[in-house]
Amino acid sequence: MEDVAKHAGVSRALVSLVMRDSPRVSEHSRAKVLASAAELEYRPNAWARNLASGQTNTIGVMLNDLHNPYFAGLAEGVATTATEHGMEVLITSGWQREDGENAAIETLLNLRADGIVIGAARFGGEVFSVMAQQTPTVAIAFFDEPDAMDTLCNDEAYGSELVVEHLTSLGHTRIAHIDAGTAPGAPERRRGFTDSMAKRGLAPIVFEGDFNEKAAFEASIQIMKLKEPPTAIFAANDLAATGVIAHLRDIGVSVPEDVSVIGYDDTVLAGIGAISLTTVRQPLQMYGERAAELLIERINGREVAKHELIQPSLVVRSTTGPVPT
Amino acid sequence: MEDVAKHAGVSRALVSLVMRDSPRVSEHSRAKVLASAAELEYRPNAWARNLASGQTNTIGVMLNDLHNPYFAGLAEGVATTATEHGMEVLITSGWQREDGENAAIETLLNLRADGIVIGAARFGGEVFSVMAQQTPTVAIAFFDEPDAMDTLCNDEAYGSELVVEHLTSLGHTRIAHIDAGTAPGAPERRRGFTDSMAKRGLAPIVFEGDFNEKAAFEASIQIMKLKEPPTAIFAANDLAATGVIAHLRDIGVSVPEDVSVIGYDDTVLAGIGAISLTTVRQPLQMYGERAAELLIERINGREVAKHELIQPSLVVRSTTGPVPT
DNA sequence: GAGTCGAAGTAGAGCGCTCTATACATGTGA
DNA sequence: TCACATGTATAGAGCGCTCTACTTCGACTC
Repeated sequence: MEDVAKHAGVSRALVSLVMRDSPRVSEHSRAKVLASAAELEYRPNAWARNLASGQTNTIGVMLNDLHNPYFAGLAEGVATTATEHGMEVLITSGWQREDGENAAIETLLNLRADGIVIGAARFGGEVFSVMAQQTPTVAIAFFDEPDAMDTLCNDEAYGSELVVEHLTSLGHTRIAHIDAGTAPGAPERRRGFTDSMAKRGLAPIVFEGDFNEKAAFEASIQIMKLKEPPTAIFAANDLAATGVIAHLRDIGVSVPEDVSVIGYDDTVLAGIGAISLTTVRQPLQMYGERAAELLIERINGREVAKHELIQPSLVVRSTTGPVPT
Repeated sequence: MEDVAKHAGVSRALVSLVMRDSPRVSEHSRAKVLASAAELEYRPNAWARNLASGQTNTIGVMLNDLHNPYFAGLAEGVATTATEHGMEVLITSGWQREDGENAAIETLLNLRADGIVIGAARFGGEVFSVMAQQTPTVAIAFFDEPDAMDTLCNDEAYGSELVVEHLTSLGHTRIAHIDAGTAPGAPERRRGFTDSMAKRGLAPIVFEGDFNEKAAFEASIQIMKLKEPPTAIFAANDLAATGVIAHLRDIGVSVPEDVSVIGYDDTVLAGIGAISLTTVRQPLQMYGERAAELLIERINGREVAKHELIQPSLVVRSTTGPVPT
């Protein structure tokens, strides 16, 4: 910076102002400084800048697992809004391990990011409360409602209602749900399902599974062994739905002629022509955008935590159809 | 830090040493300092630390598109090796847009990351050379061999050979390849295919496509309209393969009984039971690990660029079978 | 012509650390 | 007993910026 200042024949302070796009600089000096900076290949040092200014202009995003396409949309949403507000986004991942998740948060905390978005953390724990105290934080798909941080959740009751509504309108009455135990969102999704069924006087069938293919495959085996197997299966998520489909194909049951299958999340997977899964769409991008907005509100001084529910929508593709006669 | 020092009754310098795990501290003082730090919830400020030390202990990873599962393994590999060496990993994404990619690199550069990994950048351009001059850089799937940076590429010739070898051993002779134009790696993959075919005295059939479902679907339409359609289709990647499968299903051609289909990359997609795609596996995790190693070599002073080829392997699943009689 | 004002630029302290040089015990061998 | 290691701890100068307070100067008012 010193060099640029000398080269342009001005003070360091002026260079600083130019680099920050301050309006308090004459066009003439601005041009001079910019030219010198370009010539010397000067690039402001983010560390020094943040240290001096006490803020980092950065939103940290901690994703539990980069492999899960669920998270990509989320991060992209954060990036969109952050960019609009002139902030940068830095991503870390927990790689599905607890120590990884802690380390990732630790990194973000040491970085003194202005705000942190936590994408569906699997582990939570102590670090969380520490974090939220030190830095504005919004957690996604975190169904507790801690005072310390904002949360953004899928409206599971509504999502399940959409599923049941769709299936019953097709004439289905025997509907099974493969859940995901205690994974984030799963209990709420299950409750939504049983409630929606009960509301219509139908008996909910629930089997235990997980947010993956294998568990759903196993559950599907159990389900199809029932004396009166259901005519529709509502899987925990899209990946689980593919497990169900794989099993049904193996035993020669056709989808959707014999059994309808429905997923959740509308990940890339569901959209693939070779699968073409009916599913419930979570507007992930919007999650990310909203998370960034909440964060910015917080950075600007909001004190009290907000907890918002986001409404999913149904995407009908080719794995659901009318109940067989 | 000042506070911790006072609280523990030592100097700031000693606190600094303790926080950096220096061996030059007595057990007694270490314990005292650590206790004070914990009590005051002290957490070293990464910005100040990096500014003062002139290094960041951070590897930056720029991924062109977080949505592509291809990249997740890559980042994970980098993270694994980085962690072993006590370094942190920060990820940015270009979101498939050129300005996004530039901004992401800019961020990493301003951050003064000790090294940068570029995952299959779509755009390249000037920023690249600037970057490699300022910071150790390794580019993945970047088939130019610039002096300034290390590169790590898939051995496309070998991968294509694996495909042709597998298909011909099943008796196929009419094999079509749907390529991905000039996208990174695509020209090499295409050349590998035509070479391997030519070596066996077979005529390569090549149709233009892209690394996505839609383009492959279209190409598949053209291919199946041929007077003598091929008995096997080698798609540009897994996603493209699903496009082909979707089309074949639409026109009532069964896979692999009538036509064999083979993908590339072995992404999650390929492994899904409902698809179960034969494909060529790129050891993405290993790519990431190797990239981090190269970077660390560079950080430790290696001057001359290395360009390495990594060998893929064949994963046989259920979309390839013997040629129909 | 004195006073005021705003725009443009500058000086210099300070952000929270690290790192070099140095101080100070204590132990060791001649 | 002294010189010299050895192991610990400290002082204080930066690292490359930002930010507050201040200066300068020309334009404008009355």
